[in-house]
Amino acid sequence: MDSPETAQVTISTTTSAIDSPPVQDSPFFNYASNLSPIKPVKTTHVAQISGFSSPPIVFKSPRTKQHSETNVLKRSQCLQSSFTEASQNVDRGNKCIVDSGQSTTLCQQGLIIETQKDEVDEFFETHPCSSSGCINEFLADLEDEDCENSYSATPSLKHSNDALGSSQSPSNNSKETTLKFGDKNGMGADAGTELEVLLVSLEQAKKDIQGEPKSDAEPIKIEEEKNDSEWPSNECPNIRIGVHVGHASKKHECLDSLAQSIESGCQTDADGTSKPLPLPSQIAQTYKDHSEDVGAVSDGIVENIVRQGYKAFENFGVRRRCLQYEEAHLNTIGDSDSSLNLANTVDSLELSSSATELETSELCHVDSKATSSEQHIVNLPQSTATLLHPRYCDKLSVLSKPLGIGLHLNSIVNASPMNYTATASKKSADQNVGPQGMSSSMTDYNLLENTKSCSMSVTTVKQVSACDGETNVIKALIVASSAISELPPIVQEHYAAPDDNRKSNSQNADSLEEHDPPSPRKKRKKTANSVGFEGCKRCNCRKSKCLKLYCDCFAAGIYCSDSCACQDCFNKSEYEDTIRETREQIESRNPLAFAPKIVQRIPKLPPNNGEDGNQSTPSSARHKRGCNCKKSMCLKKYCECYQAHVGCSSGCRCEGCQNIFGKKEEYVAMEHGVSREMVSNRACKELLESPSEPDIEETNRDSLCTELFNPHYLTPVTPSFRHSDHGKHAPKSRLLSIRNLSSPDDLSILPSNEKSTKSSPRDLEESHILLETSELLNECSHDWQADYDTGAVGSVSSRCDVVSHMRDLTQLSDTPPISMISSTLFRRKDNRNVPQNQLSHGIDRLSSSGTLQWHGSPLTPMTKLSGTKSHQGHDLDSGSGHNDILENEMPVKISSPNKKRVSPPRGHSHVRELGSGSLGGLRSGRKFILKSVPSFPPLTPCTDSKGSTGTQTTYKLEENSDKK
DNA sequence: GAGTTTGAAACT
DNA sequence: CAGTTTCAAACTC
Repeated sequence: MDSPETAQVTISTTTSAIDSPPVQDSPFFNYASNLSPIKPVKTTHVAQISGFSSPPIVFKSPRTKQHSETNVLKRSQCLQSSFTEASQNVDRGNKCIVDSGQSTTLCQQGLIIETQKDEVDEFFETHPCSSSGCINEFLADLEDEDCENSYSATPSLKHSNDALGSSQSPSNNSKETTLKFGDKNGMGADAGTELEVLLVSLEQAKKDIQGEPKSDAEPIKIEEEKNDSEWPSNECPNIRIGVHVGHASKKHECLDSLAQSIESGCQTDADGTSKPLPLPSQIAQTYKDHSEDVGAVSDGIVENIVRQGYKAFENFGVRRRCLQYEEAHLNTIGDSDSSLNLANTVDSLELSSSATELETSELCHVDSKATSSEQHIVNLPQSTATLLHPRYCDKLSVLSKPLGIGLHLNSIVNASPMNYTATASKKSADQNVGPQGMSSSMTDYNLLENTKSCSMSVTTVKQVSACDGETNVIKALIVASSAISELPPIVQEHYAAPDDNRKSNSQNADSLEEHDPPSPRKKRKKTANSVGFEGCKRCNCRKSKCLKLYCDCFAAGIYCSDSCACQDCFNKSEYEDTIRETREQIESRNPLAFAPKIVQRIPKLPPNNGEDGNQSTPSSARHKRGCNCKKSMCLKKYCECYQAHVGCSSGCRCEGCQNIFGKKEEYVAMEHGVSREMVSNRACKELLESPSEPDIEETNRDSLCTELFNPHYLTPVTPSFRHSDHGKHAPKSRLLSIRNLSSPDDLSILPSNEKSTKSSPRDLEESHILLETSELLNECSHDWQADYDTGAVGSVSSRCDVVSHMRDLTQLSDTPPISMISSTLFRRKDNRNVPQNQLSHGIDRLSSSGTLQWHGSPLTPMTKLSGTKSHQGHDLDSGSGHNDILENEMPVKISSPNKKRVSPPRGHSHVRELGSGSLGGLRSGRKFILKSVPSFPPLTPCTDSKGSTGTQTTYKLEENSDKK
């Protein structure tokens, strides 16, 4: 904190370390690369992902039950050490003293969670691929250095420290009520906040304990007992998952550690380093509750502390795990120096695991081995994290995002809407696993799911915390855990198969299958029962040999697992060649055959639509090609849209659509309406003046113009929109953007004449608007993150509401605006000292100066704007922000003007020309080509790591050198 | 659990 | 590109 220089140095070191080893060097990526004919694309992705490579690693194969058990102890120790360290640091660092009242305020404001995300982001940015050394340093700092140094050691920590510092002064002055969590960069100091809260509790505990020294030792035991009895007593047995972080097995140690920490804190306090601090309301309450006896008092306090501490340090632990996992990944990448670091990393990783993870590990597994090397796995309690903390959600989302652009329907969880959230999260965990990379298709959905579930959970937490502080937070956690609890047994099945040795496992699985082939029916039934939760598809193919798109597994780009009931299955690792050939063949017919089927679109329906479907599903998501239902009325799973929990769209050819997630008619109507609304300032005027749009005049002009500044309405800024709007009024190309280009379908939709860019003066004005918007984004990037995580449109600041909306568009839907903004703004504002990555950070949260980006996994089909170099201040490989955004924003807008089914170009070449008119970047007259780049990404057997298989197509958007 | 329905995928 | 067939999941009984 006091040594920013140090932090910077660390950062740079980290960055370099990260950058130096190309991700593709990772065994995992090597594997993928070897398989993939199109290395360049992957390479780029990988490189960009490097900073954030973790996702695949973090989320281990769901079907693999990692060595979580062995990690329990270590994890506890880790937590313990973390807590102790933190406590010590706090104690030693005078500056670490935090005003409890402040933290309370924060809690009340619900800022903690929000800020935490930022901090996480920052953390990832700064430690995207934290080198082992860096991590070690980080860890070492915590242990060996005093608060000050340790915090300064790493940016994130530094931020935390800053936060603390900022809070500190207020505490002393009692003037400031709000911490400066999000610094100008929109980076929060959630860690600081978290820590702060903890510290507050500690301080409080110190005081209390000081006053009643005799309770020093006892409280802990009481706490233990209490925990033992208390948690289980909870109606929701699953609370353990969410709340029992670190409690499960090594509770004692942790508690002891906490006790020690508290003790030390008391001592420190005794030294007079700390000031008398007001009791946090919650603690006070606890105190009240237990005021009857001294021991009880301490107990309550300690309990609070412990809980908070666990929570906070669990977060830390998670963060560490993430870092470690990243580190591991780096190591995997082949850093020659990794040996030592590796050991540390492994230790750290192991330490990172926790009893909680044991319980939750099933939800998220990161199979490092499967990933590539002998690395240990990082078991990130994803689900828990996701549900419990925005940062995790954030992270998870981020992590998952890189993996894919869209959702392949086949990867969709067949969950009932009721269970959607839980399922989603679960599934996410499942799917995100696979260091081999799971099918790209799955990822997007995962992202959505993660985001969604996270959002819900986070929102809940937010609300709760805002209302009542700790207790409520705990409740929120409980809620979250409850959601987790709904996780199906099926998942556990998946985890049953360790992924330690992917190959062998797969073989074993195969052997098992061969020797004891479960009856298809049986399995099928099992599948059916677990449909809602299984993270991976389980097929029941009998004739297709699982080598056709009929096979969900194959279509999803994953190996069939032993849980499949398929017969004569060739979708196994040992048939990689066959699979690859088949995939290639299929892709030759339809380059997008393996492309995600579900893509993000601009939320067409009002937030208050009230449709459950919209609530439980990515409202903006749509089936890329649309369904073709004739009899099911889109009310059954026969309908792919319904199955994907998305509404039908204009691209659907369904008859009598009654899709609860959105009827086609509604979509069309809304689309049309929205498109009109979405107009740039100029466009608005023109539209208003346009005789062809008489009805617009009827609409409220003022509002219309006002809406111009709503990010949502920035979208129409695109020429294509204008064209379309002035055109047939058809929903066609409502929002074509760079992003939209990701789908060849979109491209195909656009008439060539529309594709042609009409770069008009308007663009400049539009760009202006975008610039302004971007400024908002810069300022509100922090809020964006929160919004994104929570999925809530509303944000803390009204100003950011706009941003949040925009963000909505950007992240969860077609993000043409962002893309445009990115491309446009960055070019313009770079000179204005507007850190591009900053904006991207705001937009993409993780997009940073090349370390953290949401990059489509090389394993997944994705759109890549490799041709937009000029758009970025950095080269593509550096993975600078907006490019990433473009890449990762899979939303593929597919709207067929004639409502004719938009199907992938049949027999078309992989190259599609994109009209510049629809591209933000095309304003410059560039043309882009969407290339289907067949690759052979490691497919992730969702459960048993049978290895990667099949090829996947990467959709690479390249600038066409031939400009018209 | 068997049979039917459904719609996507594959084929012609 | 439309029509048909194949296929496997979803669904029903």
